[in-house]
Amino acid sequence: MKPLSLYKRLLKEYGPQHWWPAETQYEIIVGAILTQNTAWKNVEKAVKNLKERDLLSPEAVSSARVATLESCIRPAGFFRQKAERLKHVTSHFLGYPSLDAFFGRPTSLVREELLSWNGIGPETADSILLYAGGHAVFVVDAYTRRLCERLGWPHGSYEEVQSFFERGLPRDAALFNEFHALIVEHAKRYCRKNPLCPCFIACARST
DNA sequence: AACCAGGAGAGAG
DNA sequence: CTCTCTCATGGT
Repeated sequence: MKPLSLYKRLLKEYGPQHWWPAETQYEIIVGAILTQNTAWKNVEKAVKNLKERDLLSPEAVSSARVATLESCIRPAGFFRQKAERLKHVTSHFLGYPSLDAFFGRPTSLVREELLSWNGIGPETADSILLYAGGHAVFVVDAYTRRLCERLGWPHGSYEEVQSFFERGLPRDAALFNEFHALIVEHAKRYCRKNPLCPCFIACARST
């Protein structure tokens, strides 16, 4: 069983996921921070609150009071940290002429810069790179690790898992986009309550 | 009523 | 470097 085979199996099982569920680049960035260790359902409520107050642009978030941001994103949990992180990250983005200018540089350079910002770790950086910036990086999350363990694949450090997938797949942002979304969809349906999902069994058997 | 959710950072050893 | 703790709300 190899990464590409798993991808094909998941795509056939669930179909295209159309990620990231957001209307703008900046909304993706906001969502990536809000979803840290938080159920997406709660993020949707927070984003809805921000949208109702017209707080989904860098300028609006930058000029909004922290207390206002906090009250909007409370449903997403860790609201004090996340309000601070939104402010901090947004201020960095505002140092560039545009988001396209920010992302329009070599992947490794943009990634290192994102990682240097407080509140952005490996997964959030890669989510932003892939889903907001269109860079071909493979996003590793808790679901990905759990799947790797069950398949007997490398499941150590973030970089180890990431390079395993990136070495076993064509360097294609659209594929990485779909693959990560499929892993999340798969995990939501089966991997917590229902560990013996049909897809996993099929994947494990077909080696 | 514990446990988990599309993590990250700070501190200890 | 690798643990461990904290941050916090909402659903099962």
